[in-house]
Amino acid sequence: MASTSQAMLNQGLFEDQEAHPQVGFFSFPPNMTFPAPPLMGSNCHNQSLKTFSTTMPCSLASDVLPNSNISLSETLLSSLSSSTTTPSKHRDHHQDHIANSDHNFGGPHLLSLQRSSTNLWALGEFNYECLNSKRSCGGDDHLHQHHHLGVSALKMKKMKSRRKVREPRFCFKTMSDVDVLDDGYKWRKYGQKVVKNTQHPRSYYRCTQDNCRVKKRVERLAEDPRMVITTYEGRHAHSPSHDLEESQAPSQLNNFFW
DNA sequence: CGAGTTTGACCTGCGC
DNA sequence: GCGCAGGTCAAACTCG
Repeated sequence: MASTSQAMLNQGLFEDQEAHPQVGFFSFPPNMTFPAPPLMGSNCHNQSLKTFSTTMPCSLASDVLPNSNISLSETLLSSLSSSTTTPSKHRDHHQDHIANSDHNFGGPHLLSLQRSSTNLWALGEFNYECLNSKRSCGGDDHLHQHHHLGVSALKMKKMKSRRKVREPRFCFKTMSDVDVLDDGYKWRKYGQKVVKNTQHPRSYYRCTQDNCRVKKRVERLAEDPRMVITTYEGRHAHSPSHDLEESQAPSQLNNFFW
């Protein structure tokens, strides 16, 4: 069981590494186990994802959030290879999944790996139509294929022109009073936006390091304002600022957390 | 005075 | 084409 899921996970990572050889996903410790991928329901969005969940040791969580003051037992990690150009409704679904995944997968200490097909624009748009069509959400792969094959040339052209290579995303859902978790990097806020149907604004941060284009998005969960959703986009081209101050020694964490 | 934050304007993509 | 919503910009502001 676990080995099957592991194989599927590795395949997912491999695909993205092909698409973004310069990006490189973080790798999981070899002792981590991967239970069977959960069924994500039958809607289109979920069909377009390869979704996995796994038991998340607290020690690993503390590695991911080295400087965090939050309760790690309440931390749920989620990896997204999503895109800022993902249709908003599907982005909401992403968030919904993150928001509800602890219900779906049995509580905290879970790591959920997701791969959105939007990042597969670099590979091809085989799932794009699924992502953008509510009607194609039948949950049947054959139907998806059929639907895709029926896309007009005009539509395909439009899809191609929209194709972009986006940085992968890495998303945390954390129970915390503080909005901005101390992850070791230095961030500058560049925007804030009130998102529809939420009382809490979403904040946008950029890494202050020169030549580092990593961004992060911080928002509170509408359903549970105690939960903070932090979404990282991109990969740091440098060590955390704390490391630079305290030690020049590279840590294994840096590779894990970008 | 420099670094960081705030906030309204602007840009872009998507659905209708 | 238009309106909506998310994301970004940049000037003004605040703080140490």
